[in-house]
Amino acid sequence: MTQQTQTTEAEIKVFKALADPIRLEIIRYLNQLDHEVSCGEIGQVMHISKTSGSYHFKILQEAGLITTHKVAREKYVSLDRSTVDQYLTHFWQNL
Amino acid sequence: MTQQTQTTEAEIKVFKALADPIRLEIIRYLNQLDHEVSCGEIGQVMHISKTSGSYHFKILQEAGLITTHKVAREKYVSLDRSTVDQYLTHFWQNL
DNA sequence: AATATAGTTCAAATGTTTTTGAACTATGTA
DNA sequence: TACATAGTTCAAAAACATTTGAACTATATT
Repeated sequence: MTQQTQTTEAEIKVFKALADPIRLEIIRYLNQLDHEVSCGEIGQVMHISKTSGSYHFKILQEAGLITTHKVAREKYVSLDRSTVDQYLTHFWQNL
Repeated sequence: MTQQTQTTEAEIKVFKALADPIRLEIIRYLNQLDHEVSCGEIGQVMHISKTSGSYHFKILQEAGLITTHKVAREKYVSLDRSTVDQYLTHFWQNL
Protein backbone atom coordinates (compact mmCIF):
# COMPACT_ATOMS: atom_id res chain seq x y z
CA MET A 1 0.00 0.00 0.00
CA THR A 2 1.74 3.14 -1.22
CA GLN A 3 -0.99 5.73 -0.69
CA GLN A 4 -4.17 4.09 -1.99
CA THR A 5 -7.15 2.95 0.02
CA GLN A 6 -8.50 -0.58 0.28
CA THR A 7 -11.39 0.50 -1.85
CA THR A 8 -9.06 1.59 -4.61
CA GLU A 9 -7.26 -1.74 -4.62
CA ALA A 10 -10.48 -3.66 -5.12
CA GLU A 11 -11.54 -1.12 -7.72
CA ILE A 12 -8.26 -1.48 -9.63
CA LYS A 13 -8.68 -5.27 -9.60
CA VAL A 14 -12.11 -4.90 -11.15
CA PHE A 15 -10.89 -2.54 -13.88
CA LYS A 16 -7.86 -4.73 -14.61
CA ALA A 17 -10.09 -7.74 -14.85
CA LEU A 18 -12.34 -6.00 -17.36
CA ALA A 19 -9.43 -4.53 -19.33
CA ASP A 20 -8.90 -7.65 -21.42
CA PRO A 21 -10.87 -8.76 -24.48
CA ILE A 22 -11.11 -12.42 -23.47
CA ARG A 23 -12.37 -11.62 -19.98
CA LEU A 24 -14.84 -9.07 -21.26
CA GLU A 25 -16.14 -11.71 -23.67
CA ILE A 26 -16.52 -14.14 -20.78
CA ILE A 27 -18.54 -11.56 -18.87
CA ARG A 28 -20.69 -10.92 -21.96
CA TYR A 29 -21.22 -14.63 -22.43
CA LEU A 30 -22.21 -15.22 -18.81
CA ASN A 31 -24.52 -12.25 -18.93
CA GLN A 32 -26.50 -13.39 -21.97
CA LEU A 33 -26.70 -16.96 -20.72
CA ASP A 34 -27.93 -16.25 -17.25
CA HIS A 35 -27.23 -19.73 -15.87
CA GLU A 36 -24.16 -21.56 -14.70
CA VAL A 37 -21.59 -22.94 -17.12
CA SER A 38 -18.44 -24.97 -16.67
CA CYS A 39 -14.98 -23.49 -17.26
CA GLY A 40 -14.43 -26.04 -20.02
CA GLU A 41 -17.51 -24.98 -21.96
CA ILE A 42 -16.55 -21.32 -21.76
CA GLY A 43 -13.00 -22.19 -22.79
CA GLN A 44 -14.29 -23.91 -25.92
CA VAL A 45 -16.54 -21.00 -26.82
CA MET A 46 -13.65 -18.55 -26.36
CA HIS A 47 -11.14 -20.75 -28.23
CA ILE A 48 -8.57 -20.64 -25.46
CA SER A 49 -6.46 -23.35 -23.85
CA LYS A 50 -7.52 -24.72 -20.50
CA THR A 51 -4.40 -23.22 -18.90
CA SER A 52 -5.24 -19.80 -20.22
CA GLY A 53 -8.85 -20.27 -19.15
CA SER A 54 -7.77 -21.20 -15.65
CA TYR A 55 -5.69 -18.02 -15.47
CA HIS A 56 -8.51 -15.76 -16.64
CA PHE A 57 -11.11 -17.30 -14.34
CA LYS A 58 -8.77 -16.75 -11.41
CA ILE A 59 -8.45 -13.06 -12.27
CA LEU A 60 -12.21 -12.65 -12.66
CA GLN A 61 -12.83 -14.43 -9.39
CA GLU A 62 -10.24 -12.41 -7.47
CA ALA A 63 -11.92 -9.28 -8.76
CA GLY A 64 -15.21 -10.61 -7.43
CA LEU A 65 -16.81 -10.58 -10.88
CA ILE A 66 -17.63 -14.28 -10.87
CA THR A 67 -18.40 -16.89 -8.29
CA THR A 68 -17.58 -20.55 -8.75
CA HIS A 69 -18.33 -23.90 -7.24
CA LYS A 70 -17.07 -27.35 -8.00
CA VAL A 71 -19.31 -30.27 -8.83
CA ALA A 72 -17.26 -33.44 -9.13
CA ARG A 73 -14.62 -32.79 -11.81
CA GLU A 74 -16.20 -29.64 -13.10
CA LYS A 75 -16.03 -26.05 -11.96
CA TYR A 76 -19.13 -23.99 -12.59
CA VAL A 77 -18.98 -20.28 -13.02
CA SER A 78 -21.57 -17.57 -12.69
CA LEU A 79 -21.60 -13.83 -12.96
CA ASP A 80 -21.67 -11.71 -9.83
CA ARG A 81 -23.59 -8.68 -11.03
CA SER A 82 -23.35 -6.90 -7.69
CA THR A 83 -19.64 -6.26 -8.21
CA VAL A 84 -20.25 -4.71 -11.59
CA ASP A 85 -23.00 -2.65 -10.05
CA GLN A 86 -20.83 -1.48 -7.19
CA TYR A 87 -17.80 -0.43 -9.23
CA LEU A 88 -19.23 0.45 -12.62
CA THR A 89 -22.89 1.28 -12.40
CA HIS A 90 -22.33 3.25 -9.20
CA PHE A 91 -18.91 4.56 -10.15
CA TRP A 92 -19.58 8.17 -9.20
CA GLN A 93 -20.96 7.27 -5.79
CA ASN A 94 -17.88 5.17 -5.15
CA LEU A 95 -15.29 7.80 -5.99
CA MET B 1 -9.37 -6.83 -35.50
CA THR B 2 -9.45 -10.49 -34.58
CA GLN B 3 -13.07 -10.97 -33.62
CA GLN B 4 -13.96 -7.95 -31.52
CA THR B 5 -16.21 -5.09 -32.46
CA GLN B 6 -15.26 -1.42 -32.57
CA THR B 7 -17.31 -0.95 -29.46
CA THR B 8 -15.24 -3.51 -27.61
CA GLU B 9 -12.00 -1.79 -28.58
CA ALA B 10 -13.17 1.51 -27.20
CA GLU B 11 -14.50 -0.26 -24.13
CA ILE B 12 -11.16 -1.99 -23.53
CA LYS B 13 -9.38 1.35 -23.83
CA VAL B 14 -11.63 2.79 -21.15
CA PHE B 15 -11.08 -0.12 -18.76
CA LYS B 16 -7.31 -0.12 -19.36
CA ALA B 17 -7.24 3.60 -18.72
CA LEU B 18 -9.04 3.14 -15.41
CA ALA B 19 -6.98 0.08 -14.42
CA ASP B 20 -4.12 2.14 -13.01
CA PRO B 21 -3.94 3.85 -9.61
CA ILE B 22 -2.43 7.09 -10.88
CA ARG B 23 -5.02 7.51 -13.60
CA LEU B 24 -7.86 6.64 -11.28
CA GLU B 25 -6.55 9.30 -8.88
CA ILE B 26 -6.48 11.82 -11.71
CA ILE B 27 -10.11 11.03 -12.51
CA ARG B 28 -11.02 11.36 -8.83
CA TYR B 29 -9.20 14.67 -8.62
CA LEU B 30 -10.87 16.09 -11.71
CA ASN B 31 -14.23 14.93 -10.47
CA GLN B 32 -14.04 16.67 -7.10
CA LEU B 33 -12.63 19.85 -8.60
CA ASP B 34 -15.18 20.31 -11.32
CA HIS B 35 -13.17 22.92 -13.25
CA GLU B 36 -10.26 22.84 -15.64
CA VAL B 37 -6.71 22.28 -14.39
CA SER B 38 -3.36 22.23 -16.11
CA CYS B 39 -1.34 19.04 -16.59
CA GLY B 40 1.43 20.56 -14.50
CA GLU B 41 -0.82 21.19 -11.52
CA ILE B 42 -2.19 17.66 -11.62
CA GLY B 43 1.33 16.28 -11.96
CA GLN B 44 2.39 18.10 -8.79
CA VAL B 45 -0.61 16.86 -6.86
CA MET B 46 0.05 13.27 -8.01
CA HIS B 47 3.81 13.51 -7.37
CA ILE B 48 4.74 12.27 -10.81
CA SER B 49 7.28 13.51 -13.34
CA LYS B 50 6.06 15.56 -16.28
CA THR B 51 7.08 12.76 -18.65
CA SER B 52 5.01 10.28 -16.75
CA GLY B 53 2.14 12.76 -16.57
CA SER B 54 2.27 13.28 -20.30
CA TYR B 55 2.03 9.53 -20.82
CA HIS B 56 -0.96 9.11 -18.50
CA PHE B 57 -2.86 12.07 -19.94
CA LYS B 58 -2.43 10.62 -23.41
CA ILE B 59 -3.93 7.32 -22.29
CA LEU B 60 -6.86 9.04 -20.59
CA GLN B 61 -7.47 11.21 -23.64
CA GLU B 62 -7.30 8.29 -26.09
CA ALA B 63 -9.87 6.52 -23.95
CA GLY B 64 -12.08 9.58 -24.20
CA LEU B 65 -12.12 10.10 -20.44
CA ILE B 66 -10.67 13.60 -20.56
CA THR B 67 -10.71 16.45 -23.02
CA THR B 68 -7.90 18.95 -23.30
CA HIS B 69 -7.14 22.28 -24.84
CA LYS B 70 -4.02 24.32 -24.97
CA VAL B 71 -3.83 27.89 -23.77
CA ALA B 72 -0.42 29.33 -24.55
CA ARG B 73 2.15 27.04 -22.89
CA GLU B 74 -0.33 25.21 -20.77
CA LYS B 75 -2.58 22.27 -21.46
CA TYR B 76 -5.84 22.25 -19.59
CA VAL B 77 -7.63 19.06 -18.81
CA SER B 78 -11.22 18.32 -17.93
CA LEU B 79 -13.20 15.22 -17.22
CA ASP B 80 -15.53 13.86 -19.89
CA ARG B 81 -18.23 12.33 -17.75
CA SER B 82 -20.20 11.08 -20.74
CA THR B 83 -17.58 8.42 -21.47
CA VAL B 84 -17.73 7.14 -17.93
CA ASP B 85 -21.50 7.15 -18.18
CA GLN B 86 -21.49 5.28 -21.47
CA TYR B 87 -19.09 2.51 -20.50
CA LEU B 88 -19.48 2.23 -16.75
CA THR B 89 -22.78 3.62 -15.58
CA HIS B 90 -24.57 2.03 -18.55
CA PHE B 91 -22.38 -1.05 -18.70
CA TRP B 92 -25.24 -3.56 -18.97
CA GLN B 93 -26.95 -1.67 -21.77
CA ASN B 94 -23.67 -1.59 -23.64
CA LEU B 95 -22.90 -5.28 -23.47
C1' DA C 1 18.73 38.28 -26.95
C1' DA C 2 18.98 35.19 -23.05
C1' DT C 3 16.74 32.46 -19.81
C1' DA C 4 12.77 30.04 -17.83
C1' DT C 5 8.59 27.30 -17.94
C1' DA C 6 4.99 23.83 -19.86
C1' DG C 7 4.65 20.09 -22.23
C1' DT C 8 6.12 16.33 -25.88
C1' DT C 9 8.90 12.74 -27.90
C1' DC C 10 12.26 9.18 -28.05
C1' DA C 11 14.74 5.07 -26.79
C1' DA C 12 16.34 2.31 -23.02
C1' DA C 13 15.39 0.11 -18.76
C1' DT C 14 12.26 -1.93 -15.76
C1' DG C 15 8.08 -4.04 -14.34
C1' DT C 16 3.78 -6.55 -15.10
C1' DT C 17 0.59 -9.49 -17.63
C1' DT C 18 -0.41 -13.25 -20.65
C1' DT C 19 0.57 -17.57 -23.07
C1' DT C 20 2.65 -21.94 -23.36
C1' DG C 21 3.54 -26.85 -22.40
C1' DA C 22 4.60 -30.30 -19.07
C1' DA C 23 3.56 -32.37 -14.89
C1' DC C 24 0.24 -32.75 -11.55
C1' DT C 25 -4.54 -33.83 -8.61
C1' DA C 26 -9.02 -35.48 -8.55
C1' DT C 27 -12.89 -37.62 -10.47
C1' DG C 28 -15.30 -40.57 -13.79
C1' DT C 29 -15.72 -44.68 -17.00
C1' DA C 30 -14.56 -49.22 -19.25
C1' DT D 1 -7.11 -51.69 -12.82
C1' DA D 2 -6.35 -48.84 -16.71
C1' DC D 3 -7.56 -44.98 -19.25
C1' DA D 4 -9.98 -40.51 -20.01
C1' DT D 5 -11.52 -35.94 -18.72
C1' DA D 6 -11.72 -31.33 -15.96
C1' DG D 7 -9.09 -28.33 -14.00
C1' DT D 8 -4.65 -26.46 -11.48
C1' DT D 9 0.16 -25.25 -10.86
C1' DC D 10 4.73 -24.17 -12.23
C1' DA D 11 8.45 -21.96 -14.64
C1' DA D 12 9.95 -20.08 -18.97
C1' DA D 13 8.95 -17.24 -22.86
C1' DA D 14 6.66 -13.64 -25.11
C1' DA D 15 4.08 -9.56 -25.12
C1' DC D 16 2.80 -5.30 -23.18
C1' DA D 17 2.82 -1.24 -19.91
C1' DT D 18 5.30 2.13 -17.24
C1' DT D 19 9.20 5.04 -15.78
C1' DT D 20 13.30 7.47 -16.68
C1' DG D 21 16.35 11.13 -18.47
C1' DA D 22 17.88 13.68 -22.37
C1' DA D 23 16.76 16.38 -26.18
C1' DC D 24 13.27 18.85 -28.21
C1' DT D 25 9.21 22.67 -29.43
C1' DA D 26 6.72 26.53 -28.15
C1' DT D 27 5.64 30.25 -25.33
C1' DA D 28 6.72 33.67 -21.62
C1' DT D 29 9.71 36.82 -18.93
C1' DT D 30 13.93 39.66 -18.06
